[in-house]
Amino acid sequence: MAKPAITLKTIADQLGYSVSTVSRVLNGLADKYRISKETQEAIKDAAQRLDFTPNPLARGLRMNKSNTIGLVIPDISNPFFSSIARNVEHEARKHHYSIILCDTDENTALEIESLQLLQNRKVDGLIMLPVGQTSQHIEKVYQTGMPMVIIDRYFKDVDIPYVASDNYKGAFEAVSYLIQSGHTTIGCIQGLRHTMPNSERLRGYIEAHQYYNLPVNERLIVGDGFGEQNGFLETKLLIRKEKELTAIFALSNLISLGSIRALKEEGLRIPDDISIISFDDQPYSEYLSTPMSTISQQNKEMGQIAVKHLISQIDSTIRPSGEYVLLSTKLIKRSSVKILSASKNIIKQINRGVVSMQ
Amino acid sequence: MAKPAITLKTIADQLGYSVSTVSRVLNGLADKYRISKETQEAIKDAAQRLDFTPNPLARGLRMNKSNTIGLVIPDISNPFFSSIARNVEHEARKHHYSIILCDTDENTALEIESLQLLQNRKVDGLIMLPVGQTSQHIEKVYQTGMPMVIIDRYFKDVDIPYVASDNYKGAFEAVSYLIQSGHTTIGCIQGLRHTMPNSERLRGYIEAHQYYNLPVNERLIVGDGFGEQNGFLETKLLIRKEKELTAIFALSNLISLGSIRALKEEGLRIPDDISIISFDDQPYSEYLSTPMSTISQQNKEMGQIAVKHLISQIDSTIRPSGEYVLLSTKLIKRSSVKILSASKNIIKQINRGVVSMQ
DNA sequence: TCTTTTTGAACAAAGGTTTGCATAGAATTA
DNA sequence: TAATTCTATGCAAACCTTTGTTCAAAAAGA
Repeated sequence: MAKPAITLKTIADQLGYSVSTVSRVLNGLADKYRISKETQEAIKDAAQRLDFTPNPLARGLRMNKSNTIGLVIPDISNPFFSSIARNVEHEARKHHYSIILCDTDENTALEIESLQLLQNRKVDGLIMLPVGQTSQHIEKVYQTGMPMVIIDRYFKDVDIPYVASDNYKGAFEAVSYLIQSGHTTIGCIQGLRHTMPNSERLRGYIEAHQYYNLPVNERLIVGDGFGEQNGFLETKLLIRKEKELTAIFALSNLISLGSIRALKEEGLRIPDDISIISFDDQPYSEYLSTPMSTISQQNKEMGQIAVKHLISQIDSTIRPSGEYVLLSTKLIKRSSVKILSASKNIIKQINRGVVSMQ
Repeated sequence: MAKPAITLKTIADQLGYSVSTVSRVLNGLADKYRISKETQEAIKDAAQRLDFTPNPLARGLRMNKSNTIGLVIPDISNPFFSSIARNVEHEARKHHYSIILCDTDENTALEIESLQLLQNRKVDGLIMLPVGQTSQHIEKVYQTGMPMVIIDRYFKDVDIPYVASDNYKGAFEAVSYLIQSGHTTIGCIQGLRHTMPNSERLRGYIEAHQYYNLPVNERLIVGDGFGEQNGFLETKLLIRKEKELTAIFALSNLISLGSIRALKEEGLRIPDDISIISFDDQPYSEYLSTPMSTISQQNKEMGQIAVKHLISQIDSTIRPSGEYVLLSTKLIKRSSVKILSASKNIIKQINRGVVSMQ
């Protein structure tokens, strides 16, 4: 059933040349080794005819290169991640790399295991979407010389190239929009604390308040996880405890889904009773019970840029330093934010220059 | 920077044994080759101390096995597929296989390319979620002896093991529910025609009509694609042309999203003006403008079963025949289907046995 | 003491590539 | 004609494992 594989030797024997000559022709080194035109033709023909493809295992063994990229992702079933994965795969394929997929289930232990696995498998590089709370295990791998780029949850003070959204600006814009719409008591439901995207979004939240001379109420900043459950729980608690609350800033798409569920259970309407704005735009965002205003990220570009950067890293001998790209976000206004009448005052104040522009 | 890799030779040299002895000990063949206890201990210790892991490329080359499974998927950013992918990855990892991911972009040409690629890469087996319109290229690969299992879009008269939902029953149940709710003019927006899931769902649609002695109106069966755009367009056309229409059966999650958009644009409310029920339950289904009634599939199980089956295929020498599993679906009733008053008649008729039970 | 068996391990080939070096014959130069 | 330079290719090692076979030394048997 299993036919004998077509190898260089098959061609060499059939044509009466040596394996090395065949290899050279097929690798475009014919001229360098001045192999005659006729020989070249004959070999190329035979290769085509026999449908020869080099054995990647043998080649990898010899060249110490597998043409393979490890993609480590916290949860491929989260649409934010899967759309990145999709573009990573397409871009990698363009450059003749294949993707080995590891889903870490938002679990650092599994992430460590995956890193180990991929190193053993001799991938040429790693695209990491880390869980994000600790980075030592990742740094350790990077320091062995493994080319790497991090997407989304990068780390402070860790000099590994990354590409992410400008989470600070995105959050600043979202919260500014809320404030300009007249909201002054805005709940912030965080994702995983001590991850950079979260910290930066939080900073955006805080600085937007300061920019508009609004006090920051610590009690409004809650939660610790990007998942739906966290959004649900924290929303329930918030609306019970904070009677003044008029708006929620959800730091991920899943969190906002949880919020919606909680608000519905409590019989609160969006945006009439509570306004909501969320990070991450999703295909379904506009179809939700109330079409959701969101901060959309360029995840297609993230994947592409990451792959391009990784490959240039693989092909180069010098280690990059301080290389990163921050992609801009976009505020998508739909109907989940209510314009409160009070907003007019604030807008007026801005126009009059009462609220300082820093 | 790149440290010399730890190989069998490293250990052999350090201990003064030969490479073959080291290999045997580390592969548990020590007793078979009666290698002394002390030698075994020494070698195992050294391996541990040096953190040795066998080079998978060399091993793969020698053994003709890569411990790698190719996963071919039409669109990883579609949540239906990505949740399957996730479970495939987890299950494969349990069995020490890694996943090489290929996203075919719902494009048969890319699917052919992917198959080629994965064969070249010497994967040990293939889990296919085919585009589904043609199968020759897949059969050809299967006939080379490549272990394979198909998920979701399997083929009629093609003897490759598959796991899928019982699409017929699911559709039958969905449409029955609509009919029992009093709907008699039900649009059916199809996915990709001539794919099995589509044909089976369509059959369910038709037979449910027959079961309730309702005529099947060909004009109500429209569309050709699992995407959002198809749902949008066909819904627009349907509501213009079919004034009697009271319900839509959408054959995929994306189609239903498109339908929602179209209905909204036309100012029609769900379910007051038009009821809708959709194949594929999604995490966001219950958060939609009108929480959607759906037919949910067991996609977690699909992934697991597929991997288990594939691995048993890899480990066995005999070719499977006629092996497949059909997973049951579940009707999830939310609020996108309106109970029409007329329904009482039908239900009464059923109770009275006027509508035959086949 | 000499032969046979057992023990414990080494040798070498194979799997398919790539690549530095060597070489036989032809062409050129002196 | 002898020495030199090209031309067109082959040889063999290396990458790291696995595995069938061989073999020396020790132990056992006669």
